Amino acid sequence: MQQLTIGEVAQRAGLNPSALRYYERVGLLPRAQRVSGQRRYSPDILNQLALVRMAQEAGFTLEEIRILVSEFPEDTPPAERWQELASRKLEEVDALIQRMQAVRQVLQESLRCDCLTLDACVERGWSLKQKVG
Amino acid sequence: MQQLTIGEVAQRAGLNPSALRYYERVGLLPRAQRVSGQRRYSPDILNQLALVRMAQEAGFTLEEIRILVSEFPEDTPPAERWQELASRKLEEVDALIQRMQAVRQVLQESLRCDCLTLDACVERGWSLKQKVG
DNA sequence: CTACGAGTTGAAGTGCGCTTTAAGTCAAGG
DNA sequence: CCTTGACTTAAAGCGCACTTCAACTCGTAG
Repeated sequence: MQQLTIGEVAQRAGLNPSALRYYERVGLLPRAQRVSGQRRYSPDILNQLALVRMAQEAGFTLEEIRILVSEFPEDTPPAERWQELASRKLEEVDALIQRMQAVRQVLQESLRCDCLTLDACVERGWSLKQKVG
Repeated sequence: MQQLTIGEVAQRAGLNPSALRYYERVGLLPRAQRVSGQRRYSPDILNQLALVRMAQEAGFTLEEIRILVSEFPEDTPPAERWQELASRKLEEVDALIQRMQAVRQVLQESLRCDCLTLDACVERGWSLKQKVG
């Protein structure tokens, strides 16, 4: 078999069929081919979905992912548009990683000293160094 | 001046007053002292809020933050409860950082080779290595 | 005394990412 | 035929993190 039904895709991707329909509705996935009204997917969809999930887990919204994976086609310049989007995203990801590492430090610090309150850690120099506004 | 009004706190923290009221409602912040009905905050609140924001930016829900910063007081053992919560969170943060770094790699790779589609990168070995279900 | 600005409350509204529901279609099997 | 099970749609619902709204209360300044 070459073409998968929505149920098969959903199961293999660990999603509900409703999520796949939703992705199609919002334009994250292109409109799937229909066979007597029912969606049929090529197995490639699983790669797409793995990527979507990974981006999602990294904090991208579906809209951002949509732009990243599908808003570049014959728009204007092909590679350039992609380059711009991807490198902008790269910066965002780096910033996020930095932020997470700061959090990691706070947590670790809160374990090392046995501060009972996070406030205590905060007061030991951990709050306003990270920007507040 | 020692005590801040909700508006002052909100402005300094870069939040809306409504967010502060909301935080109080859901128990993320303790009930603030009132002066003829109006909330008055000690400047310490700014540290609390900086911490909340940092945790939030790292992907914690308000409920998780609430537990982290306020559910340990005279519960049962003080330091122990904290230790458990914090070290569990530490693991989650580490996992998230890992995931983000994977995304970072995908993005970077997509810039290096000039693959026009993320699918191309995915097909070059980047999809199913990350778990799919 | 009145008007103003900043605060108060409870309740409803918003956007995201889905899920659930209701009502219907379709192909295959008994 | 008729049922079964997986699918279809549009529309409503849900949890989170707030925001907005309506109706109200304060303290202060003119």
